[in-house]
Amino acid sequence: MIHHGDDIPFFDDDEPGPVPPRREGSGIAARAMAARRETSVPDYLGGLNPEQRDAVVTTEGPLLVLAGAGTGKTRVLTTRIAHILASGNAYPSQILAVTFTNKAAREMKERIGVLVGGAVEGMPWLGTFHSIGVKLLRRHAELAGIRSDFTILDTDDVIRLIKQLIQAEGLDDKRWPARQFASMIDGWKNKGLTPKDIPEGDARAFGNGRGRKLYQAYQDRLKTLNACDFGDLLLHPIHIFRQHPDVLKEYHKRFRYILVDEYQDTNTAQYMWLRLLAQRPGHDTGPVNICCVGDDDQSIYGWRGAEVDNILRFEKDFPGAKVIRLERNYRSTAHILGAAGHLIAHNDGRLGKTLFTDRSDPDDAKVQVHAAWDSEEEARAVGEEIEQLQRRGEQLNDMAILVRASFQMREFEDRFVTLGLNYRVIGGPRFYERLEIRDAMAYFRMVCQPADDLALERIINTPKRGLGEASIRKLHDHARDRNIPMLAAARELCDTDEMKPKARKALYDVVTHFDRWQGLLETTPHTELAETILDESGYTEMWQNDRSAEAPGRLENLKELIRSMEGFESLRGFLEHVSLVMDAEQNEDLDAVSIMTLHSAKGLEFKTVFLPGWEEGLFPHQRALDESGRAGLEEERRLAYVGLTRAKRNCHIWFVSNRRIHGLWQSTMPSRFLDELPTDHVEVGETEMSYGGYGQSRFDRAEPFANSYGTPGWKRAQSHRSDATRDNWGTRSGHQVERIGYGESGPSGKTIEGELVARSVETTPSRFAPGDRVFHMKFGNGNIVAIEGNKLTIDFDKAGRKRVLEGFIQPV
DNA sequence: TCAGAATGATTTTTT
DNA sequence: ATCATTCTGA
Repeated sequence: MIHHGDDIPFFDDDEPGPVPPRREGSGIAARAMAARRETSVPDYLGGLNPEQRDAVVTTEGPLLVLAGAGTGKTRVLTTRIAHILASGNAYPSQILAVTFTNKAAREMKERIGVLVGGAVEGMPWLGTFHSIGVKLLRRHAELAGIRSDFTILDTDDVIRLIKQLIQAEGLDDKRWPARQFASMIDGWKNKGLTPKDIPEGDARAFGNGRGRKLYQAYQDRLKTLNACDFGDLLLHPIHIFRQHPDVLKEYHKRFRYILVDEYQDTNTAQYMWLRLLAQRPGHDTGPVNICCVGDDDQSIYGWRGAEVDNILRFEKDFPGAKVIRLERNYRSTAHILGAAGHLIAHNDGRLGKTLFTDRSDPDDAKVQVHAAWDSEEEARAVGEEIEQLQRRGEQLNDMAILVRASFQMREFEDRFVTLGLNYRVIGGPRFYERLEIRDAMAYFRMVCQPADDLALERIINTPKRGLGEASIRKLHDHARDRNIPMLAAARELCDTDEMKPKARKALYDVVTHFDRWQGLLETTPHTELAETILDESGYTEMWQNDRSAEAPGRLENLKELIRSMEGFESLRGFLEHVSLVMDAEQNEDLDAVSIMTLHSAKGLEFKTVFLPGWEEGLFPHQRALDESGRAGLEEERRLAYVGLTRAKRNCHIWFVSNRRIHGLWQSTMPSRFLDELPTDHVEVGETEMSYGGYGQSRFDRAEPFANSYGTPGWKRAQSHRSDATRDNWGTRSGHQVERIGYGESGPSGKTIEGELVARSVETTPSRFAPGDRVFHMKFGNGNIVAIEGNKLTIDFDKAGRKRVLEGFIQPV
């Protein structure tokens, strides 16, 4: 969370800006340029196939690169940047390159560094949407009504804040959980909606119809706290760009090239942000050199606001856009690609890519499907297979188990512990999200930013100081009355008789401590200061006295926290880093099997991949089907596709007949995705037929891909290829989120009438309307209050207000 | 203020 | 079944 004390000059980081640098004088990418002079083709282009090369050298104009799994996407992106630099068309600071994760940004930086030799330092605009958003916002904070040293709140802070607001509204915070409202706000912000933009139905659905008011109150509170949540890091810049065309124009001049990774994962807000920067109606700021790279078949984040439509609409947004498909796969065997390709062909509405490989080795194994009685046997069998591979000399690092849901991990962990097999779990609770780390961070935040009330509330009574609810309430009230931060209020209250002597003393101690630490901020090295804070506050001692099993680990984590601060300039710098980069690196040295969810496996590859739990209800997940119907099923199928295409050599799929879910044993059906695999590339394991009568007959008999050419999806994809943008995606009815009219077309006719189609928001008229009298099997009769998509809010006569799915409701 | 009891929710995850 | 959060009574 936090800050930046330094003043920020507008364009601090380089030379002139808009003027294209001279080729010879740029001093960038010297090595690449040297290579360029020696041979006619720069050597960084050497190892690329024709499509990849095309994607690299087509630097001018809009370009969409549809890059299938394992087709060298990152390589294209990094080489493209190297090429732009080497050809002298832009300074590093004139390239905007956005990724979704810090990991991707880091990787890109490294790889460009290898190609170009160190000039990456000068790429200030390579980063995640959020880190670039912060950078923009620090420069123009005042245009968003905050100061440039604003605090960035994490989800934990946000939930506590919202809870306070809900209570302040006099609402029951049990009936209206803050967590739920936080995710609603998140959803709105993903769509770029401010309080006044949200649909009436949404506004009604929360807090007895006070959703809009609460959202507004939340935004107001953020402003008072001089704080932003993650969504604001995108929304504020969008509003600044809209309201201050002069500011926007500066960036138009600045960013000569825009590159976007994982374009299929962009949400509506990110899309609006990009489009503002990329579309330049009637400016003298040059062409729209935007290059988006993505794969519609790997879009698996629809549930958190990603809009595949963004990728489907690219050619419409940027007329004259070139589309390049990367379909040559360098990762997997033909069997794996055959299985994955046949599976994904069951989806509609694809842009149509078919991965192929030249590799043809008769020894390549088919994709194996295995059956097991229950999840325990599944874990045991996978463990055995792994041990066998290990005996054959395979590295554990080359193997991964990819599960649909994290509860599946435990059984594998248990088994591997018994076997003494090294494993590592990727994902899961992250370092900076741990309780003790957050507490420590709250202390640090208070020292750097004394007005951070949320931080103070977190630790004012941790360790216990006898400052309970009543004291905090008093502090709150006083702070509110005087319109000052809580710490300042505390300072004042120490001098009055309002508090009991004991609380007053405790409060006095807290205030004195913070004053002292703030005094040390400039003079003491930050790691030392951090230690001092944790010691003097009694926080370390609190855990030392704790007899519970976790305590030693927590102390260890605190030490690790201090150690990780060493790499930073100051406490402030460290806090800023942590607020945006929540991950801590893993131990790479150990040879271990990776266990992770399919979602976190995207972008990775392993020689051998195990895919357990292919059962109806788990995969595809029942909830995805219930909540998003066909779209949900297709997303699950893409997830299966991602899973399969992670494998380089071997892929083992498992399903069981019995699985324990929420403590109850349930008998399960094999996943429909198994039916969608082609016989030619799949083999049923030895346990075949022994359980549940599962045999080859279940697979698609057809030749690989053969019947997919006849499917609606394929036909649609074909028609889309030629007649790029018309009916398929363009005119789909959806609610309009915004309309940016660059009415009069620019010189090149680049008019975009820019309606945003949010397809994933179901706009099919519901068969119900608010006020309708309905019946629910479990809750009985009630009246509809609000409708959002297929979810209805209903006041039941007996059961009270509930949110239920339309499918479970009948008209009375 | 705290420990033990009751309650409820339990896909996926980034920033 | 299990976990986390919240409530209740001492």
